[in-house]
Amino acid sequence: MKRAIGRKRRHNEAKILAAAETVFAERGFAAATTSAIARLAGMPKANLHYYFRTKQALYDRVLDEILALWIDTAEAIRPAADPKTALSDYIAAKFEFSRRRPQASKVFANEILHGAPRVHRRLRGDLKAWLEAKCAVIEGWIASGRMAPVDPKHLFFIIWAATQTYADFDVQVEVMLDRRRLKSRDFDAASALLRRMVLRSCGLA
Amino acid sequence: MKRAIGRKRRHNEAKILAAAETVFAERGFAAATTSAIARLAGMPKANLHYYFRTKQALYDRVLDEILALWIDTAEAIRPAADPKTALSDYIAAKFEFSRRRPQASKVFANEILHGAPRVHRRLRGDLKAWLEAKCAVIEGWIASGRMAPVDPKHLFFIIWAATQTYADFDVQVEVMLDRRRLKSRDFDAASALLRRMVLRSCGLA
DNA sequence: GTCTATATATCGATAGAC
DNA sequence: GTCTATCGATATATAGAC
Repeated sequence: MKRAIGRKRRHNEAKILAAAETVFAERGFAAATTSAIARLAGMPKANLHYYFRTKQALYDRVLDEILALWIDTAEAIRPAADPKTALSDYIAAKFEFSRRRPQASKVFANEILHGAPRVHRRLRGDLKAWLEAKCAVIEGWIASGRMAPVDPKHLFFIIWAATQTYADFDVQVEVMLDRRRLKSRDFDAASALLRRMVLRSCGLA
Repeated sequence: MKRAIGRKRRHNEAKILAAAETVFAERGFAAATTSAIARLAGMPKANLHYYFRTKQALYDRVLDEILALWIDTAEAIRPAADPKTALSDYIAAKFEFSRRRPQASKVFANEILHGAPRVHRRLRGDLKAWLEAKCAVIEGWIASGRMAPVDPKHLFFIIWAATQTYADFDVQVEVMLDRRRLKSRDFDAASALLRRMVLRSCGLA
């Protein structure tokens, strides 16, 4: 029966993690309560604490899953790729993430906004190494004359900011666009504009 | 003695408001404690509650002051202005705000990130009207052939995101740039890149 | 206006029966 | 594994002396 028990654990952990992402996104870590997360997951608070001993441990798990998704969005940035296609695909992937997982984006934004207390170590470690590898790809394109000289790090910062604002600050965008919820065409318009801004500043359009 | 009393009140309120901006920025509304704000302001917690009856009222006052500053940054966007100069000045003013008042930017970011519970009404009211007036200026420039057609609202969203990320997510930028604190040259580099992106996408460079 | 002490409420976490 | 009841810690807000 070991396997069946493990399956139940995985099932309940998944329900808790999904509920936690929502509540952490809506309220932030401090204001999020384990009882609210448990209620959304459909179980008593004590059960949540049976699967995740502390709120902090639960939060760390949520954050870990989000970071993995975040890294995946930059798959297109490879040395052999065409710069124009790669940058376009990256922008599209980042917007797609904002559209599909706004709550995940908000949890990450809240973490960084308040000083990255939990991801600071990873930020200085593998995430910084990851960014530098991606920047080296762009530097390579520049060195071989395939695109205009641009500071690659600031280019990433601006692409992150522009794409994530449609998830993190969706309320503001929705109000200003007179939408109850952002539509596909809103993401398309934003994506087209950012793409144009990036490509032209890189001498690719 | 009425005037002297009023002066003392204003002095203490200003100290509390400054401390509150810092604490709200670092921890968010929920995690901020009135005792931490009072300690930073150099007075017992009870005194803070004498000047601001509730934490919520104090937060609302902090937010009001920030919104006023935020609106002021777009002064350059006027019908009679030259589009290239106006957009360049606006980008510079927004970066200057991120550089000088990162805590104010963070308080605002946190408010929007969690659904704008306190500024939702103003967002739909005067802030939306303000944005639409600014967008009308840009539409005017486009109609008279002074710049290329661009969706002005998305242009604003991207400029806001790109400039504010250097305040709101400064920790991430600092780590990635190997800085203990962001330097003037970092803001200059970011500003130059965003300016180039905006001007080229608007057919102004 | 200022300060100490405290009432009241809420939340994270656990004990212990089932 | 699940659930009810509860402990202990912490926070907002105020009472009341000075």
